[in-house]
Amino acid sequence: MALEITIGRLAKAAGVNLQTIRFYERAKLLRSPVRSPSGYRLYGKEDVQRLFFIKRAQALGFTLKEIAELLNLRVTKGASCAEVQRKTQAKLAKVDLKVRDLRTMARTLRRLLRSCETGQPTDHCPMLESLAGMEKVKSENSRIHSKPQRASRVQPRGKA
Amino acid sequence: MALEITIGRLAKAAGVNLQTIRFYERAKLLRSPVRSPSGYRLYGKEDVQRLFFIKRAQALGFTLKEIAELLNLRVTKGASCAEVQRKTQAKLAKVDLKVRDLRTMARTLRRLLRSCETGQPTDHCPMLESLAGMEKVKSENSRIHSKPQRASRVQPRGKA
DNA sequence: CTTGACCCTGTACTATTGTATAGGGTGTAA
DNA sequence: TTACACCCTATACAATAGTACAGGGTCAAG
Repeated sequence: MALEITIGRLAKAAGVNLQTIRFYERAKLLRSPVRSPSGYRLYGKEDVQRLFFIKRAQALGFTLKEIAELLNLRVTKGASCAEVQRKTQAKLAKVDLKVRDLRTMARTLRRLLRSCETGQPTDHCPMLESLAGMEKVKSENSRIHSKPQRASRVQPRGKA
Repeated sequence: MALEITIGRLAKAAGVNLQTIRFYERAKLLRSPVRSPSGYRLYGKEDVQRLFFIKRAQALGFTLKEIAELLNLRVTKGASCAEVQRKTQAKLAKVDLKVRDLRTMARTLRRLLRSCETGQPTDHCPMLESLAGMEKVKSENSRIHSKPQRASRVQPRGKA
């Protein structure tokens, strides 16, 4: 029932390097698979799924460590439920933030496409406004604005 | 009008290491800033925006190279418009894909939260189904299913 | 005119995430 | 039984993305 494919097949199926699979095993991202009598690793289809998940999660900006955390989220009957809930909520918050940022980015790209069609030259960099102008940024900006003397004073001295 | 802050201030404003800024300059992610008479780098607020953009884009899984491409997307009156359009569309497709994947992930996390509330133990790993079960995966999976003989043959031999 | 906070260049070190290679065993088919 | 594709471990190498450190200037304050 386990379907039992060897490492080479798994690598090909998931489109990753064979060494990468062994690397993930050492990194605890993949479980240590059962072995054939001669010591060959034997994988099931859950391992294929895991590999695909890892690849896509990486493309979404998660580190291997975060991915391991995601994969370990589960309710093990009773006990740690509150803990799992807390972790899950934290992950969800990050995911939602990423979605918001990406949607902002997508909007900017679509606007750029339109200004391309209408032939309007974009003098400034379109992406800059995209993710840069948020509360956090603004507050930092105003902090800079508040004491520019330090920087300005650099010039008046005139040595060159 | 350029606001002119020094590298230390920029680093603090954007929450990055000072060395990172010089690294980004070498990597062409930040322009070479104007210099004070004594050779100090002087930045404007666009640089703060750029740094913020870089940080967020990184969190979304873009490499520095991709981020440079994103930042260079713009319509320079006339000429390369078709080129820009093509690149922009390609980026947009990637962004949209990421959004879809993240939404799937979010849905899975919310389902996990619910099963946490109802106290239903999740025996299997919930995230696995999340991004793993897509067309691409399915086709790969069926390819594995189609010739399992090779893998099965490993066992019958029985040496141990 | 010295002190302390800041800046410069250049080079070296680090962490993360893989890849490659050496040296050797396994398994089936000609 | 030899060839060939595949597997094993261990170790070394590499790319990306920083970080740190050495050795030395700049500048406002005391």
